[in-house]
Amino acid sequence: MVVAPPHRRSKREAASEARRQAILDAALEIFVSQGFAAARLDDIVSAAGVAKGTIYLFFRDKQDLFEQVVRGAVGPVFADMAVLAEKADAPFDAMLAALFDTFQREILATPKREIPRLIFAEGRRFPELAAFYHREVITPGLDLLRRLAQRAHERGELVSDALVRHPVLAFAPMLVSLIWTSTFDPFQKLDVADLLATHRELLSPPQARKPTP
Amino acid sequence: MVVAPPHRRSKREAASEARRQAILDAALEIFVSQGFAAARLDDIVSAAGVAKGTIYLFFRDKQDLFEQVVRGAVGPVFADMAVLAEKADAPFDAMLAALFDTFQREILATPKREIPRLIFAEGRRFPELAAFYHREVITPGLDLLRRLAQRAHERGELVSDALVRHPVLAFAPMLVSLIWTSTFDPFQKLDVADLLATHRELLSPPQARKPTP
DNA sequence: ATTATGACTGACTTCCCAGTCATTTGTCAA
DNA sequence: TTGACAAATGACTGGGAAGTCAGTCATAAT
Repeated sequence: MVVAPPHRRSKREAASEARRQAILDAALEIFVSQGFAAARLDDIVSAAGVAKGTIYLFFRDKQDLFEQVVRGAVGPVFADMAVLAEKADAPFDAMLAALFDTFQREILATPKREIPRLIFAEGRRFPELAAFYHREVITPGLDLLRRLAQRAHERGELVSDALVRHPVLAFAPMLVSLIWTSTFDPFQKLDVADLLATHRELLSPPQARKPTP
Repeated sequence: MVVAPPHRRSKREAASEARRQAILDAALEIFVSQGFAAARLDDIVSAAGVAKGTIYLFFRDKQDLFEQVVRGAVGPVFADMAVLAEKADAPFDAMLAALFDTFQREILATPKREIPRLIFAEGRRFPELAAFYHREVITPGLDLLRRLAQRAHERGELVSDALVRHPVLAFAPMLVSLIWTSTFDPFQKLDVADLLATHRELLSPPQARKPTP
C-alpha cells in the first residue's frame, strides 16, 4: 500500500508522513459521509487521532484538505486503466467484461465508490476540482473506451459505430451502479453483476460475436 | 403555471401563498447552487424578497424547507409520465423518443435538472429524502419503463428481454446527461440529443424495428 | 549527557448563521 | 372609520465550527 520509503527517513519524518496519511484517510471517510460543508474538522482530527492544529501543518485550510483527499483517492485509478489498455487485442466483449470486473472489484467494493458522488455533489462549489476530474479521469477514460470501440468496430465486432461516437454509452451502467449503490442501496439492492452482464449483452449480442477459440 | 385558485381567496391568503412560493423558488436556486449546508437562509430571503422570520411562518426549519423544495420540484414529473403511459401502444422506439424528448425539454432545460444531483449529494444526510425520491420517482419510473419494455418484447420489437430485467439500462443515458450537464458542461459540451438518439439506435437497431406505417 | 530544534498540541479567539421574538404593518369585519 | 387581529419584519442571540498560537516534549545534534 505504502510506496517504498525514500533512501533515508528519520523517525520524525516517518511519523510525520503517517500522521498526514491518517488525516487523509479520516478526512475521506468524513467528507464522504457528510459532504464538504457539513464535515467538521474536529471529527476528522479525532478520527485521525491527531490534534486540530496538526491539520494546518500539512494543509492550507479545509478546502485544500478536501482537494488533496480527492486527488489522492483518484490517482491510483490509472494503474487499472493501463492494464486494460494492454489487452487491447482481446475481443471487445471480453475487454468490457474485464473492465466491468475491475470496476466492481477495485472501485464499487471500496470506499472509492463514493468519490464520483462527492465530485458531482461539490463540483459546483469547486470548479477546479470538477475540471481536474474531467481532465484526469473522464477524458482519458472516454478516450480509452473510444479507441477500444473503434478497433472493435473495424474488426466487425460491433454492428454500429454508436460506441465510437458516444463511448460514454458503454460507461453509463457503471455510473448507474455508482449512484445507486451510494444513494438507494438501503431501500433496494441492485444486482450490479447482472446489470453489467446484461448491458454487455445489449452492446454485443451473442449472434454478433466472433466465436471465441 | 398556477393551479386554479380554490373557491374563495382573500387578499391576505393570496399574498401569503405568493410569499411561500417566492421562498420555495429562491430556495431551489440557492440550494441547487450551494448545497444544503452551505446555503444561507439570509441569501434565500433576500432573493425571495421577504424577511428572515417569514420563512418560519411556512417551514419548521431549514431542513423542512429543503425537503419541501425538493418535493415541490419533483411532483410535477408525474404528469409527464402519465402522458407517456397513455401512448403505450405506440412502437417502443417512438415511445422512447417521446420520453427522451420530454426529458430534454421539461427537465434538462430547466432548473429541475439539478434536483437529482441534489438528491445524490445530500441523500446520505437526509435518508428520508432519498427514500422519498426512491419511492416516488425512481420506482414508479422504472416500473413504467419495465411495462413498456415488456410489451415491446412480447410484440417482438426487442430482440432480448434485457430491458425487462433491467429497465434502468434504458434510463442510464439520461442519468449521464444529467450528471454531465450539472458537472462538466463548462469544460466540454455534451450533445445530449445525439447521445439519446444513438442510445435508441443501440436498443432497437433499425433492422429490428417494425416498419412504421 | 546536554542542549537545540521544531513537530505537535489543544484551549482560545473570531466569525458566521440558524432560529427567536418584540415591534411594526396591513387587512378586514363591524 | 376604526379597533382587533394576524402577518410580516429584522435586530438580536446562542451555539457551533474554522482557524491560531504560545507552550510542551520527543528527537536530533553536539
